[in-house]
Amino acid sequence: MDNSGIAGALEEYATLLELKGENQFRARAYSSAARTIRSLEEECSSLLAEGRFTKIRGIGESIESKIKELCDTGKLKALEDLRAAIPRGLLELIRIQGLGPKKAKVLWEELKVQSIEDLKKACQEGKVAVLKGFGEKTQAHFLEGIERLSTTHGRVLLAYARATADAFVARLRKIKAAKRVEIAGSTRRGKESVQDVDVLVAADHAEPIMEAVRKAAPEVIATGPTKTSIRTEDGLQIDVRVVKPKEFGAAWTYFTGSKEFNIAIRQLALEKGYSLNEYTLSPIAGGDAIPCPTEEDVFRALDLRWVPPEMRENAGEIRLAQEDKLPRLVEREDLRGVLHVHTTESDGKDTLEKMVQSAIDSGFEFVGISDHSKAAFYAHGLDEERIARQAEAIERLRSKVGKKIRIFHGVEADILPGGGVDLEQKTLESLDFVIASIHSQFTMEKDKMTKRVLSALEHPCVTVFGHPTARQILGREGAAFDWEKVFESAKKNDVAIEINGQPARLDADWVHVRRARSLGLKLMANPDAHGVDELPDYTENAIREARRGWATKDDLVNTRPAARFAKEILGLTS
DNA sequence: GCCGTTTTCGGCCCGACTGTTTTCAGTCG
Repeated sequence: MDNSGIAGALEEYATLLELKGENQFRARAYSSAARTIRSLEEECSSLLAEGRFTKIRGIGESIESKIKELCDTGKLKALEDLRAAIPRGLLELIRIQGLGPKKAKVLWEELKVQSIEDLKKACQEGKVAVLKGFGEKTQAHFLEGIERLSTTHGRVLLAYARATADAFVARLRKIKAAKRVEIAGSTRRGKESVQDVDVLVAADHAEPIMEAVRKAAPEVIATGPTKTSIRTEDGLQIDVRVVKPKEFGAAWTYFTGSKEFNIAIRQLALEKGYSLNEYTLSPIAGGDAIPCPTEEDVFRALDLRWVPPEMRENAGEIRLAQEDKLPRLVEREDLRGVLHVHTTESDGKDTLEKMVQSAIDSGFEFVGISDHSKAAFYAHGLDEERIARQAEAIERLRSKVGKKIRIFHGVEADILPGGGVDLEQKTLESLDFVIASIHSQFTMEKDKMTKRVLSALEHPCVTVFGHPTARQILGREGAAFDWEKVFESAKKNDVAIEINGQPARLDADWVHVRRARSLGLKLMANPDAHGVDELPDYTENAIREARRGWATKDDLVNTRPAARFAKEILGLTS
């Protein structure tokens, strides 16, 4: 069983323990172990084999043996016992906002509620409101929560949340009383999908801010003196908090999270004799609190370098911050060009000329055109003949744009189900680069899929492994293959791993970016843009995911100047 | 269940808000 499967099992185990009413700290231990596993760069099986698990914080004897059982057998007896004792539907139930494990347990015991359907019926019949500890409002909120869950599944893609959040923040900044307005939470950390947006405001008086937020919102979920939660017209929840300007740094750190990061730095603060909360850093021994108007103030007081939000997962970054060894994460400005760009020749919305102009406008020194290949018939993929014609068009455009940008001609070739790529060798050789991607038969069995990918990576013409898993965030699972073998082959065959910037792809994801960079593989951030409107934004998305994977400028090959990129990465002589 | 150079037992981050309560439990982040 792979890491994500193991993490999933431990997470479920933790939730079931909570639903059972077990010691919450015991449940938390499993949940935190699950998170640790999820962010591991290496597979559990190899850590187990080498006896390196004991060194990992938060995983002791008991959890290690459960991980071992999962690795060896793919099952967990303790989990199966719990599953048998607790209805599966209760796990669904606690996805409803305002309904946690305690209430779920009561609903189950008192009303025999075992599913969202059961709860809906019980609410409609008024049976929930009369329960001890429940009431009319709770019942109504449950019904609303059920409705929302069925429409949005509770999460949205980061890119979508960011767009809404940016617009909201821009409006708040116009309020005079607001000294500073910033996005916090998982949106700031760049998590791939988010549940809600956190916005933090620095102001001496909170009321005018709260009033303005309430007034402009189509729906107010909760509101108090310093915190208001609203829902926008498109269903996204935004939590707004107001703090004093001198508290802003502590608050921004706190509300950016992650939860695990917060717990860790609070612990660190305690060790240094401070108590850290969302407002201040105060000496435990008494005395005046340290004012923290900026995040740097907080980190400095804890003898830490400032940690970029994308890294705040308590996955080793705190130690690096203590030792002043944080990587300098890649920035958008470091990119000299991108490769993965489509045009109207296949399924793009804009012409070759427009896409190239967009790349020029983005300040790039080079751009690679890569339309789909013929196997992608749904996308009007190009066959050998059309690629030859496209080559002529690109040649004409080259002489037109001159030195403004260097245009590379490539293709996004399908990795066929049986392995290999779907164009003739001669055509592939004529191109400047080849991105090989999976676009069909995503659910192939792991061994077969590994073979399929390896055969593509071994193809002498392949330059980049495009959106490796072909996952769709909040949609479909990605292809399952043996990452270690794929990385090994990519290294041997000098193939770059793409970090694809489409909002629902972000593929390879940050976990595998971290692993790839620690193995010294070549990485490439690409927009996979199908229109001029997508090129800048999707490039940013790819960079953000790269940063979440701790990638530096040197880790991404498309930070090299055009001439060096052409020579070193594409193997072009002129 | 995990952790510990003050601890092998007794802690485990902590505050805002809601809805239900007669002072607080549950949920959330």
